[in-house]
Amino acid sequence: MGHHCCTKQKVKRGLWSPEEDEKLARFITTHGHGSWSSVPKLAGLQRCGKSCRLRWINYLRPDLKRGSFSAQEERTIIDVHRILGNRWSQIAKHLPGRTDNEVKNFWNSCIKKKLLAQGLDPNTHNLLSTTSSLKNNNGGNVNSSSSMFHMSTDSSTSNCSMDLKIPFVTLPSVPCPDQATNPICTGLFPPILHATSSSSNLVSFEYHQQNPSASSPHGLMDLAAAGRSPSSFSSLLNSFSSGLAGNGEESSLWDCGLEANAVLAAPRHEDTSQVQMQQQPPGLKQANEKNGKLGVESDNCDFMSTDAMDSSFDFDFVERSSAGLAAGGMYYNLSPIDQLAWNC
DNA sequence: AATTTGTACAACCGCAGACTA
DNA sequence: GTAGTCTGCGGTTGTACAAAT
Repeated sequence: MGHHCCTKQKVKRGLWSPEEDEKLARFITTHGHGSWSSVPKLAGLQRCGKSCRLRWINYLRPDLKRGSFSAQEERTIIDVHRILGNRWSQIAKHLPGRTDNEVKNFWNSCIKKKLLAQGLDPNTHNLLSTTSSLKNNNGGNVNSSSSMFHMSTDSSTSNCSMDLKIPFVTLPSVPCPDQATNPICTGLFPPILHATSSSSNLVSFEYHQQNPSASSPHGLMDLAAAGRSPSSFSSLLNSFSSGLAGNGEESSLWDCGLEANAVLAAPRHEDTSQVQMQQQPPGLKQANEKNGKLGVESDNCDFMSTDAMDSSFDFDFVERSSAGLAAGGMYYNLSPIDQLAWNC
């Protein structure tokens, strides 16, 4: 059974021959496609209109880019997919010369495997072990037994508190591309964030290259926590993971240790959040200096609306009411993360 | 050298929404 | 309002080629 557009005629299926390509390309170039259902007849092809349309869009269009995807294109796909999910046509709009089919194939054959190798869920972009859903429990309390975080909201004081159940995290090891010039960055580069303290709106991490209990920190990192939800905090750390691991062959998974809880309390409705780095490894410092602060959308403790975003690409197409965005989604300029990945 | 397995990519299928008579 | 048609999308399958056995 064929398409309704081609039931009236005998149609050929399967791969296109060079002759067919030439006929179709010549016809579209000179006449335009008009109604696709009439194209095969007018162009002298025994194909259905749907097949002609697909062949033109995915293969014959003159503005198509050929060749493999660049690292930048790959990052764009991952970043946009994080927001939109499998909306290939929307993702492809951010990659001039690429088709939705091409992006979809690249995702399924390549990116998906990379993310899985890094211990990340290709659908949610979160850690496979921490992907349980975070639900608003009406009162604003959010619990996730497998999450790194437990968050609760005090409606009388409008304060959030967040327990950090897993105070240090080992990010995937990545080979350092800059060993010759960076003595601090030799061999594999397995960054470990170790939560050490917290204040009213800041949680501090030490930045280790080895087991935190057996090594001195290479640097300190403070994450502004004001107004942040567990999901956005978790996403921030995940983004470190995906960014840092993006260039690595090593597929080590996150290694989480359990220690006493660190607790932080934060007021609601803070506008901005940022990462402050001190004594960073060279790559981190360079990334920070080059890109300025890492802007992170602030979302409210009650997981309701999302507002302003700091973005490196056009979000006009984003449907903010979609489920993916409502569930504590986080949007930010990922380029600093990229820098972390490529310039360690 | 022959066969099997894996991978990348091209093409198809079914569905949903828009449009039109 | 409704049925028929067209278009576009995302999931799935098919095919060619490479790598492994």
